[in-house]
Amino acid sequence: MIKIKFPDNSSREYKKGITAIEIAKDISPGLAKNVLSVNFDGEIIEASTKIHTNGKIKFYTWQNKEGKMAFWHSSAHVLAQSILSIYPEAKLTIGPPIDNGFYYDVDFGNISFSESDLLTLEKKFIEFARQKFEFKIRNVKKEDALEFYKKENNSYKLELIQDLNDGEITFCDHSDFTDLCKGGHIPNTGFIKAVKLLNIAGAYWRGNEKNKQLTRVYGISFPKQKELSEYLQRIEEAKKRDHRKLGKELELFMFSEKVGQGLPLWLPKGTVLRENLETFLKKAQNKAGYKQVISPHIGNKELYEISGHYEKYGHDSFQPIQTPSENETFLLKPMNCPHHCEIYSSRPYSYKELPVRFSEFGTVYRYEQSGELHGLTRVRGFTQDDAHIFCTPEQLLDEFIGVIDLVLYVFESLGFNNFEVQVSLRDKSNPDKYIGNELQWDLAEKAILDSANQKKLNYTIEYGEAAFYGPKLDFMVKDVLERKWQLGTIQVDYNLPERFNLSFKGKDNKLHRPIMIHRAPFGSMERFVAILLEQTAGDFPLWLTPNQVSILIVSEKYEKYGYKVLNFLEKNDIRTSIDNRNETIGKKIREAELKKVPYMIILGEKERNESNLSVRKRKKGDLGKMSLNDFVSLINEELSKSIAKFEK
RNA sequence: GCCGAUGUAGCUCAGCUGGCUAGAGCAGCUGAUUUGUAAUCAGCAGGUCGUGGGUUCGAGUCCCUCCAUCGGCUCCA
Repeated sequence: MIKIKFPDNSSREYKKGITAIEIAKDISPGLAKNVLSVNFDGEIIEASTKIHTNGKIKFYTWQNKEGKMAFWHSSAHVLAQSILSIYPEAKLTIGPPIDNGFYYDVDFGNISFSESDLLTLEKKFIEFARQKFEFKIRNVKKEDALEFYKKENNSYKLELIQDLNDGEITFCDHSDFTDLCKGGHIPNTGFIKAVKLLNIAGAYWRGNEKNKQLTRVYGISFPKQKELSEYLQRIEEAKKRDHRKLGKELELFMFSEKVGQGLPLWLPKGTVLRENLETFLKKAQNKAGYKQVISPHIGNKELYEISGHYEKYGHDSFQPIQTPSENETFLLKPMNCPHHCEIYSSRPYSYKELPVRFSEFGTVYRYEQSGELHGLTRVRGFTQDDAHIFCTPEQLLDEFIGVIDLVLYVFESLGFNNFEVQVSLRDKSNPDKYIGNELQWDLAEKAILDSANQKKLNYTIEYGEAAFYGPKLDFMVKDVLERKWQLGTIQVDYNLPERFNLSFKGKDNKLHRPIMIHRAPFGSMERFVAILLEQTAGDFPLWLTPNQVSILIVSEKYEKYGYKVLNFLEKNDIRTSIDNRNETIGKKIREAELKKVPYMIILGEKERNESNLSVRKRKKGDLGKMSLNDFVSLINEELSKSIAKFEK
């Protein structure tokens, strides 16, 4: 007999060799029907795995992430089976589960596979799934595994197996389909009741651009048809909040083919929004001891040769600008740091003056790959809310923490709760990617980790994601379709001070090297506005929104009074517009609601006679009549509430 | 940059297997109406069908080039 412990610490005894699913059945037939994956003593096992020792067991269902992973992992097997049954010549490579579904990378050889072929594949998939094939895992000797895929003529799997050790290779069979696989399946294919093959894309073998490009087939599956339709509906809803769609609808920004790809044009309303954000941050930065500076949009090529950026990115950037003079070359500014270094070195500094903090809303230009451009989140010309802090080694930790505080303050003020913190360190096995010496990197990485720990940030570490001059701490936020974007960033840099020979006079009357912190709480104005748009669906807080109040006149007869009110509100710094079209009041209200205007003022005969106004709040409805002064107070009260929240 | 898809009026879209003067709704303009808390009515105007080439008696529709956009991959100072 063996003793099996459960998560609630109770335990039961079973015969040796009992399978996981039999144990589930013993607990309740209902559970057994829903078990998708099993964890035994910390390892994922199959439901059909026989258990011979004492241990702790945990069952996963659709409610757990682990259950979903097993479900989608298994779905990838069925997808692979479907692909081979229709395209026997196709070569399978890898097919993992992802956050939302699964994919399989396939080499279709000379066959051109397109999205229109997905439907046939989907039918085949369901046909297979319905047959309730059991997943069975088995150990395979390395030589047998190699032999199997040699016969299949599949060099990808051979490459994968070569990297594995004999004894740890397992195959998974279901029906007549076999795949190299380390396990973790649902009991049988019948659990998959609904599937949608979403799209296809090119993906490089092993993620390397130099390798062959494979066809990646994306899909998602569910245990119930209803869940699939709900998922698809959620995606449709999310797409309505896409910043590119809202930006157009709310007239915030645009692109023009004539101006150029990835070069956003800010419309009047978008500009108000952006300037409000800038003012907000400028205020916070003034309080935090930053000094605003301004630098030009171009810089001498030499500047970027000194910084090292030219060597690293020169070839993939907008190409140098020539002047009428010979041997004079400028570059469009791709970053502000070298300029700020020059500002710093314009005069000597005493240790008593440090830290020095230079901030700038600096517009930079980077030639991003055409396929990478994406609305406002990835553009070729953008404005960073940049700043560079020059400090002593002793000040580094406090300064870094100060920046974390500023970023958290900005995020909190704007209601960003769902962010992830990512610490990006160097990949030590790839030292050619970085400049600077080992000791400095160690110090910089330690400073970041210490600050993050001290602020009790819940962070993940990504090795190899550091900038070429230093490690960084990034604040990542997801867009409507769950794509991750980096917003706020803080970076420690020992290199640029070295390269620009920056110094300060220490207590010992000797020159010392300052340390530099690069930081941008928003990241860039463009990307921040994009994510803000998607998070709020364009429903901006009153202090931010471009159009705070819209005056709607009941008929043209009240136009004169309407303009009187408009002037009064504008004099009180309330951003107001007037709808004086010859339309019904119902229509004007509808449109103001759709344009997300927070307050509507309705003016008709009664209001004109009584010299007051009727107020309607977006989404809430009629607030009744009030005097002009009361309305101004109402607005100001709401505005000061948000300001009080910032200052808390 | 790579793989795949898409591109028709200011916006959202229709236009079957190539066949007369390319359609609709919204927005716009004109007129009627002078309106009370989410769409008043009528009329008018608006398109070299992304660009350039080709096939054809005939191309929005088929083929090629380029451009842009979308979904991924790679990249992201």
